[in-house]
Amino acid sequence: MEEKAQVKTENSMANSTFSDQIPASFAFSSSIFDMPCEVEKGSLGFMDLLGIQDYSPSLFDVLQPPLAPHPLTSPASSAPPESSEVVNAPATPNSSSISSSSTEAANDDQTKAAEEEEQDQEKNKKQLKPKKKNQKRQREPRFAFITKSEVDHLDDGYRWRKYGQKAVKNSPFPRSYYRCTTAACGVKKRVERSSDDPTTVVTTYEGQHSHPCPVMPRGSLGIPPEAVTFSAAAASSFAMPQPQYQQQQQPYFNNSSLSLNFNHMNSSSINPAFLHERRLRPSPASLLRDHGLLEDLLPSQMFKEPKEE
DNA sequence: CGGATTTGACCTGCGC
DNA sequence: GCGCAGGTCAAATCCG
Repeated sequence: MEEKAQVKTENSMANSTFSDQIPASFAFSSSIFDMPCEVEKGSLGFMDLLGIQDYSPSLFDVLQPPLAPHPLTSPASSAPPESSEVVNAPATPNSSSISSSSTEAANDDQTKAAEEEEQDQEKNKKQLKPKKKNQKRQREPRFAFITKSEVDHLDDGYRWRKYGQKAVKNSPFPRSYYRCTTAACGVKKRVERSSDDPTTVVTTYEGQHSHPCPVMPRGSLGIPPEAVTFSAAAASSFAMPQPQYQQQQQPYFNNSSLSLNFNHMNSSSINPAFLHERRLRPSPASLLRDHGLLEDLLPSQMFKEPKEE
């Protein structure tokens, strides 16, 4: 069983179009899971990532840390010890990474959105009615990232309702399924704790919000408005082609006391690939530290290379 | 009492 | 075709 899963992982990676471009040294440097190499290279903005085609959804289903050696990594370094180092580090960008995925339909999000609506309606109707067999369920673009957190469900500003929980194979931790509570918003997210590194939480967003973020945590918990965290909400906002309101809102992340400031970053250069949720410490000191360690959240290349293609 | 969560059952897709 | 695993539903339950 386990071997099977590993084989599958390897195959997924091997078949992915971008895996070929991933430098071996980078393959698992994130310590979490593979991300499109473009992120690390800084050659593409995040939206560009969404345009990446041929991303096999299955690839992003496999968000587990490298249980199996990456085909591109040297056999000897099947389990880079640096990952644990990274995780234990006070603040490092590598302890968090992000990935985006898109189905083949991600190319035309416009038409897709319409299709999704129809599908949603169909979905509501169907329920106990079996779906037509030849009608393959079309998956929405997904966007996954990993945070280091003690809490599984991160408050990203949107309101979610849990609608399911499943045990995950080869993982002691269950996977939780959430749906945005806003009517007509079909965004879902899955949250699961990494079996490889229980301190990390894998959150996968699916779809895009069709509404503004309902919660304004400004001032909550005494967090200065400028000290906002680039969050899941932000991630999902950036992940998907969003309406204008997304640009008007500051991405924030209200998770207990954690706060990180991304405001001074050029949004066009923001890449949520390095979201990092650190241990929550309500102390202002940690806030300051987080703030000050913003650089740590992003690889130096991110700052040095805002270059566009 | 209303909304959120839990949880077992059911459906679907996929690999063998 | 069968079995497995992921994903979803919805009744029951919990909680503020």
